[in-house]
Amino acid sequence: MKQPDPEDAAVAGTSSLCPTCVEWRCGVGSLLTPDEARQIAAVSVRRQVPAGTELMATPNLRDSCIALLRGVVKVSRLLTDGRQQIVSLKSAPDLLGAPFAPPGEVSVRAVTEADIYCVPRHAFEAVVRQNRGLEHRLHLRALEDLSEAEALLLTLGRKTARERLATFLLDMAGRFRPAEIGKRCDTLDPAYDHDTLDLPLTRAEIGDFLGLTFETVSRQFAALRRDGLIDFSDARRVSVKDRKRLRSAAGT
Amino acid sequence: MKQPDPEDAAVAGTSSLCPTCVEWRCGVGSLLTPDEARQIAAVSVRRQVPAGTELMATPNLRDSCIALLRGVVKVSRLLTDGRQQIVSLKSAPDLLGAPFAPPGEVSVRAVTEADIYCVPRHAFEAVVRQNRGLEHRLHLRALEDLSEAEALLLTLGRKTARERLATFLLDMAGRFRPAEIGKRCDTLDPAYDHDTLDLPLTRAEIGDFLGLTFETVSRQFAALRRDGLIDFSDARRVSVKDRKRLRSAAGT
DNA sequence: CGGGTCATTGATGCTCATCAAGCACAGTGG
DNA sequence: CCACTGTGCTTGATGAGCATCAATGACCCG
Repeated sequence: MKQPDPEDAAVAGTSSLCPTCVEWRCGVGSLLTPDEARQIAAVSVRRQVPAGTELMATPNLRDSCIALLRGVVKVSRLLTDGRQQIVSLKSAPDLLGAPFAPPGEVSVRAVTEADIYCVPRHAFEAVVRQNRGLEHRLHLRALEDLSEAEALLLTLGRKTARERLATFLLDMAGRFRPAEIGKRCDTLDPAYDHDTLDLPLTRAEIGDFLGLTFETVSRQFAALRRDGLIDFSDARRVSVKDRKRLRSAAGT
Repeated sequence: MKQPDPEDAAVAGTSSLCPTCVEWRCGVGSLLTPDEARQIAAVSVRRQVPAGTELMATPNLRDSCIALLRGVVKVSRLLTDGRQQIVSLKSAPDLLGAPFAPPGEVSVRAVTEADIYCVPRHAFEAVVRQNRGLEHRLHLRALEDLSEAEALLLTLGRKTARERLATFLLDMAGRFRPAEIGKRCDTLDPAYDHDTLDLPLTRAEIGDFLGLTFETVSRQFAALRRDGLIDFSDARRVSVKDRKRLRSAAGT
């Protein structure tokens, strides 16, 4: 399944990755055993893509799953007039597009530069059939995704703009601590400030995630800052100043 | 696993069910083979519950899955101040609460009178482990639920009230044709009017599903009626008068 | 008949979208 | 080196869309 591919050349350029973590990365977290990870890697093509790349662009890719090794990716649904709703934010190490799932009418776009494995869907499915227990783990992962989607439904359906932003910040905290974007080797380093995060998204993308306009996102951030719940060192780096009040601002 | 239960007495009261369909009903659609359905039934307790019953009320039930044999059930997430978002509407025959899923912080409430099987989670999981292929079908079902949730995310995040109502009506059409609420034996009867449906939900519940107030639901229904897209014979019975314009009103 | 739930409709106001202007910054090419 | 341009962010002014509050009618049931 592993075809020689010009994209493979890009692998050389990714040697800045922590070498001791490569296998773990290939493992997409705890989803795969090392052996399963090797089997997946054997049928995959590795690529490095710049920020903004649409990953479901070609029919070839539409029939693949994507293992995200580094970077952040947004999964969106679109209306014909251009309105867009981000339905899921994925960060390494995670899997995009479940095997057995019909491709679905979504857009999948890299938010940051990203390293990915493209896994042909039918090859992935063959690996799943050959490894007892893997489908169970995929099933659990799908149920977690469903639960996350339901939490976002509550946010979009019933929360105010301020509550949405507070919810979003609490959600992002812990996922995007500074200098961790695209680097996960340091997860166990206790020196990190758990209350500071680097937002990988623009204001417009945050709006697309929360069902708001980018102006409203900007204004509500300013309001939360005025109220002393958070602070910004620059537009993308937020510090949670008062987690208790931020939680209460999120409406539980 | 089958305990003698006072609720079993209620079974006698459900003999109005089409007898030829009982097994199919137990099968929760195409999810279960007849044999699997029998195994599930053997470890379950059947109950009939009135409209409005909270199904996750007791710890006992919280640790069960529910096979919905007849009726409509809403799955909601709640905010502490009482705001509510319906994240999923289930109608017979369907399954509520996946095996292996952590119980989750949801409310599950019967919208209509309903017949259910309560399946202890661990017993269900044992059946899954003993039937190759069943987990695969549950996995596919979870992925479908996820896709539905994403579609609702787009609706809540990016559509206007009018678009939400149009989307909702198109979604309900085909699910709730008249006289089919709680009766599924007649699915193949071609005499039914595919453009008329009986809404199982109150205006307030539709609002909780679409992230609107009941007044807005009522007003938008009135507007769609004025515009000739739909008509009401009574508050719950809708006819789609112009499916093409309704689709365009739904924003695709 | 009285009280309950459900639905409709009107009046009013708040929240957030829209439109618009200006600033900071990075990249590009003269 | 410095306009020139594009992108991202902030802030202000205005208005639309929907929530809120309130009154009323239909229906059902004890």
